[in-house]
Amino acid sequence: MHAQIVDSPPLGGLVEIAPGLTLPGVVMTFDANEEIYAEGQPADFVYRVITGAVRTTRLLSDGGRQIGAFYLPGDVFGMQCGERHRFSAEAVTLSEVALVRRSALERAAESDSVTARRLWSLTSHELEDIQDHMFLLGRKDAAARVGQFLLRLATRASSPIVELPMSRGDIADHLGLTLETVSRTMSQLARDRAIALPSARRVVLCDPMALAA
Amino acid sequence: MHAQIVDSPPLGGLVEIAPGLTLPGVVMTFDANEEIYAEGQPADFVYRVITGAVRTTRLLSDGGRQIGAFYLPGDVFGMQCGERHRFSAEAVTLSEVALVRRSALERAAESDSVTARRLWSLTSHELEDIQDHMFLLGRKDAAARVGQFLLRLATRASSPIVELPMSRGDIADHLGLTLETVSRTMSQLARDRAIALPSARRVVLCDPMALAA
DNA sequence: CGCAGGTTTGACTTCACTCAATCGGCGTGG
DNA sequence: CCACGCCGATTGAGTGAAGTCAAACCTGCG
Repeated sequence: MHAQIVDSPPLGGLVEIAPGLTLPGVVMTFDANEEIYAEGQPADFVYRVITGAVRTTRLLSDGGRQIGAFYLPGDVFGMQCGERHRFSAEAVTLSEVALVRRSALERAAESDSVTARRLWSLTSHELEDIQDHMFLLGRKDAAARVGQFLLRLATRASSPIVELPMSRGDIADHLGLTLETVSRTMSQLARDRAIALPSARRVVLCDPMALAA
Repeated sequence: MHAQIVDSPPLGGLVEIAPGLTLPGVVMTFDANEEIYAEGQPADFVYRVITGAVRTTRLLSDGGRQIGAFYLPGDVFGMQCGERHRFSAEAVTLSEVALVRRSALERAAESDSVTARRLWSLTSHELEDIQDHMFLLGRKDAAARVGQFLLRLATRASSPIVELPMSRGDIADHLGLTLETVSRTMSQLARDRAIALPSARRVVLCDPMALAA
């Protein structure tokens, strides 16, 4: 267990847990692949990525793994409605994460309808993201899935050059493919000049239109 | 356009739009396959199924169709966060649907934190349902998808005998399969004695364990 | 220098898709 | 009452995209 509280001892600091919402909390760092919380654990905290990247995962009956989402700096995660986490969360790379107590958040929402609205909106946007992702999984072929994934990252970074924090296996488990298929598809996209691959973890989007499919 | 307002003229009645939340609204009936609202339209109302069944759909670039979810009596749908609907909604069978104005709902939420919490909870549960569905689409094979779908319907009906309101094509567009594959898979499950098919639209779950996969 | 990790590529298999024919229930009309 | 037609469902044959198994390849690091 290498997680470190870097901000201040026990629970003395203030963190901006959502845009415009600052509450008492703490910042911790997690090593790559370190668990932040486990599926089934009580959901006592809500989290926000400061630096690095986080994935939420669920293990499948057949031994496989599904990655629900990747969270990048600024993203909020772990805000379940129920009492317990429905996924595990792990740091993809060395990451700083802000935590605030769920109870503090709920108290803030009860006393202020604007805050309540903002929290609802966070959940609602996450719902929309997942709906989009669902379509990807339901209907598209490997090239379209990988293409859309890269486009989304580039949009997020506001740059056609994307540094991938996650492995091929992570991408595969997110897109419902195998790591070999992800690798093959990216090689093919590079051959088609839709992207360039200066290195395995660095992607340049040359022809974004070709990726939209 | 065959939609009928059955409850009372323009907007004079009261409907229970969510468990324990009654607001001014109206009940309408829709014929099978009739559109309730279209993707892109302003989301001025929130809906609740009284009788029948509703599907939310989105058309894909390649001409295909994805069904986001089916809604059964008691379910709330159309509660987007944004100003516009992100899906179309259609009646699967002849259905009665209650409507209330979004603005009325939002006013209720602003003035009462318990109501706000309840609405957030609705969105949050829909998120959880979709997350489960995402896993299905991401990893499982045809038998597991169809099996889980039938299990969910049976759980919902609290009965091992399920009357399917939707066609094989609808199921296929929901599970990310083709209608032929859905049909073949159900035939195979029947051959394996996991289910019985007294008729195409009626399914009896003989061995629920075998469906869990 | 060699090892370890992730990545790429190759050969083969398999599952689901496509195209196409047939079946079956149900309502309509003779 | 039966024949017909329609629409959804089923079944079959052949194809193709992605999965599986396995080997080779970087690249950073001890």
